[in-house]
Amino acid sequence: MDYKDTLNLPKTDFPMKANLPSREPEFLARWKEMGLYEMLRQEAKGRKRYILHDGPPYANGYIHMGTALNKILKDIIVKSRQMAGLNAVYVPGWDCHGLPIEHEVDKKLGSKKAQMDTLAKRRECRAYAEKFIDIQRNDFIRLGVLGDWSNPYLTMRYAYEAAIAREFARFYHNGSVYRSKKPIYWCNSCQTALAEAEVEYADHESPSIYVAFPLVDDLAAKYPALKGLQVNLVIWTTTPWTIPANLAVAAHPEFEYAAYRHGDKAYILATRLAPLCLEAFGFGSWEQVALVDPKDLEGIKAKHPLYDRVSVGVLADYVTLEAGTGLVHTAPGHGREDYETGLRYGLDVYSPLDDQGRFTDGVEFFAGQEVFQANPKVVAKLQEVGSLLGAEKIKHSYPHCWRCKKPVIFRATDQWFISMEENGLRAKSLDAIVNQVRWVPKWGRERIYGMIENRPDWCISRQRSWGVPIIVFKCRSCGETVLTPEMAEKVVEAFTQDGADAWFAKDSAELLGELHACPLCGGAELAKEMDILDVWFDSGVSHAAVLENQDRWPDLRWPADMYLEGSDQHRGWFHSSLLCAMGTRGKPPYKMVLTHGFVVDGEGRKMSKSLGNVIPPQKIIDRYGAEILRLWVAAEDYTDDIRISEDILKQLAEAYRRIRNTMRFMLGNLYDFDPAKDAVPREEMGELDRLMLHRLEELKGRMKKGYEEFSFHVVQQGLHNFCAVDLSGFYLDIIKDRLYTSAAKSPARRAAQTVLYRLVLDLVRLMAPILSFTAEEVWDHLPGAKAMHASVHLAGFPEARPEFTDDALAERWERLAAVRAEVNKALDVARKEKIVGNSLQARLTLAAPAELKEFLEANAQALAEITMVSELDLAVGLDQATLVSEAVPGLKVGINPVSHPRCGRCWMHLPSVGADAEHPELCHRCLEAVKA
RNA sequence: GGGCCUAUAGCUCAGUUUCGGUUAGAGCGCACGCCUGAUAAGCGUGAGGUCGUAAGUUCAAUUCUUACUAGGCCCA
Repeated sequence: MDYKDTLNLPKTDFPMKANLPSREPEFLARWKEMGLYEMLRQEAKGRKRYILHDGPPYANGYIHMGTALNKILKDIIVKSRQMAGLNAVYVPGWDCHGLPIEHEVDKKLGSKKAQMDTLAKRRECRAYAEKFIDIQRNDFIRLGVLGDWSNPYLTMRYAYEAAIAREFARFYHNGSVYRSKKPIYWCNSCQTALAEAEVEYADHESPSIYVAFPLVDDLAAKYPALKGLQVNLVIWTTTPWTIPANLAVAAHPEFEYAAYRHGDKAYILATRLAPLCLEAFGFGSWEQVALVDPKDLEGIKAKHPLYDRVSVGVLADYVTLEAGTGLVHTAPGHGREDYETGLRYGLDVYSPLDDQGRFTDGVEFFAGQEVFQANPKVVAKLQEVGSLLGAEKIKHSYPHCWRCKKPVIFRATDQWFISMEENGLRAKSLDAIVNQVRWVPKWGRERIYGMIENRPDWCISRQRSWGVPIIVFKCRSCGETVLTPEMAEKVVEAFTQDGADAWFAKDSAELLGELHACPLCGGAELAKEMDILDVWFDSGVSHAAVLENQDRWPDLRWPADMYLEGSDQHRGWFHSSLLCAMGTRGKPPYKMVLTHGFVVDGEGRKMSKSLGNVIPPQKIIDRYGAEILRLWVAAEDYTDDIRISEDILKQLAEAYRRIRNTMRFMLGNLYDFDPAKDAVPREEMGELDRLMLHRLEELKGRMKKGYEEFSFHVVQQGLHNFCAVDLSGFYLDIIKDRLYTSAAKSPARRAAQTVLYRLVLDLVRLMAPILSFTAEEVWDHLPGAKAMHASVHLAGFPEARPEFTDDALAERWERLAAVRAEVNKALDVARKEKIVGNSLQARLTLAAPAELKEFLEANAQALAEITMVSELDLAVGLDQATLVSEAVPGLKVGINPVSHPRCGRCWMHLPSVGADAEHPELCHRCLEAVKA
């Protein structure tokens, strides 16, 4: 007779195969339809809020692994905080203005761009951003990220644009904003400023000249060898036209310099480069007369070779010995580094050029000439005055305009700045970094501290179209820049109404109405400033535009609990947000900053097109499902760089299957279990069941702590380990006998089911923030679950049940587990020797010294249960031990075939088989079960 | 070139809260075997590490210091 039908075998609709790529969208549709995010807000009303403020991705292009990682990490945090009992709000956002979009739109428009006005172009940019917001939003939702997707924040929304203008006005009115010159890339032919991204490098032939700057100050006092010689500093440059703007000569503070005599003159250069240079100057012979300490050059006065003015000696550590003389021609109006040096030494940012790149009237010899044309003339003039030591041509990589392909120049123009010192912005920010913000990992503090400590004033103006204008006016009568608080409010109102487009659509009179008059001189003609704000200012004020906008997002508040972005944002959003908040509110916008590393390939190399190691998230979703991506995020230690590779994904898919199958098995054994009616109280359970309740408590604690500390890999590993080791490899394997063969309603089976139920109920909630789809699927199949909450995400984390822990029991079972491990080894030996196949075919004999023997006897039943043998003998001695244990001293294990017949139902070999005439194949246990 | 950071088995991570001490752990994968009542599942056993390299401090270093190498982010 076949007794299989009399067993309680697992039954479930929960499929073994997850089919994630096709099933995930079904859950997404369900969540959307039921309004899960809104339900969560409703559910959490009145709870303590947790605000993770989203850093806005740029609305340009498609998402990549980095953005996916960032969003999933945020989602895990938001979901786990919500389930931990907080009201975890998540309002996603996008950064919409800025050059990259304008650049793309320009490219798309091509020649049409010329006849488009600013407003038309801004419309194009807006449409472009909208398109990518939609694309990215769908991608983010597909990842399982839950948030206020129907009401995100966009930096180009009118209210946001108004907020940007308002925040600028705050800076302006507290005196932090000033106007000054700064060198930027400039295209003479397009007559426009260029951003870094608009510059292309190409080969270019430049003159290469050596120029002598005769010293005015006398060095002979310190260096007697120079007495009577006319001493010169020698520089090298490839842009002769910048010589008229020269204001200084820079030396490296640590290089070695010397003076070399040639005739009645001496030339100072770096000793390493001197022989080469002197040779090139055509000096037949020379003599090193003195080593010169570069520190003596600082502040020394030389005469400009062409003009009657001083060029001063300065020190700068960017000076190199790769080429030139070791002394660097410095024109603060024409070079980034020169500018920085000029700032340090208080030099003028001198840039005597007009918009077409022609020298202005004040420039003797060259006025009106375009700089590239002027090059040879400058060289000739230097030659004429005897300052030219050498001239040749050089081919090198040089920046060119992306549009007209002509070489560009560095030219100082008027720019708007926010001062780091005027209102103590730097000092306040540094203090906040140290005292008011928690940085995780903690080195984030050093990193941003160093950046804020050393950064120059913030250049906030851009000469572009797609952004929010700097809302100041210039009076045509008195020439002053004006903006009263009332005027600012008027403009902000206009922006709220029509967006920043208002600035471009209306003239100043329309914008200001009755306020249209210079508050200083009463002049009636005010001109709008046409520069726009740096996009970092846009996103930097999100704390004000979003967190303080409780009309639109009533659940938000200021400041945020957390900002979470990649570690590059120490210079980016963390940085700009801090400055924006400190400068206007005096407090940081976040309590905590969490950073993650970058996604790299299996070898730890960054992903790049040229390396060909880029894995798009979509590919992983299509192949494995977003769930595997989420598991990946949870499994990796994100504080460092995060690796991804085919191997890693396979491993995670494997881990996923293990977790899923474990849940499936448990669900399968709960098909006839009603927790309300069938649950068995702990006091009536056996030790093994109570042990599992104890271990579940331990795991719960560990997992909850992992979430609490944002250590998700601890959570993931804990869960996986528990499923694989404690459940699959131990408890579930052992209780199969009880579940399958006991009478369906027997207390023993119900006890096991009660434990299974508790396990699933707790585990499913603990895994929900990470395995959001699978947890929901499990929830669907868990008896009674849906009656409690429509979605697992509406449930909370399981409460701790301290009454379920039993340390004494756990400790005793540690010892039993050690014995079990030894039995398993012995069984394996016996299997290899073909003595037994599975453990049910074994008769287990354990021999041990007195104390251990006593322990074994006291726990004989448990031992038989967990070793899953048909027969257990506890002997004093054992002649032929299969295994002599090392791990458990004194223990000897014997494995022999059992002699009893095999029960046709439970497959155990027991003496009672055959006792009943009606069921001759059954043992006494099964007989009882069948008759029940 | 500068600042910050990382480097433990094939892979993902632990390594005893802040300062060194017995045979460095886990899971996965792999190999071998078992089961066929979780079955495109399940179970068991086993083999894998000179703790990036080199020096130093110390009675003793994966754990402290320095240099180097490789890699990452941000600058120049």
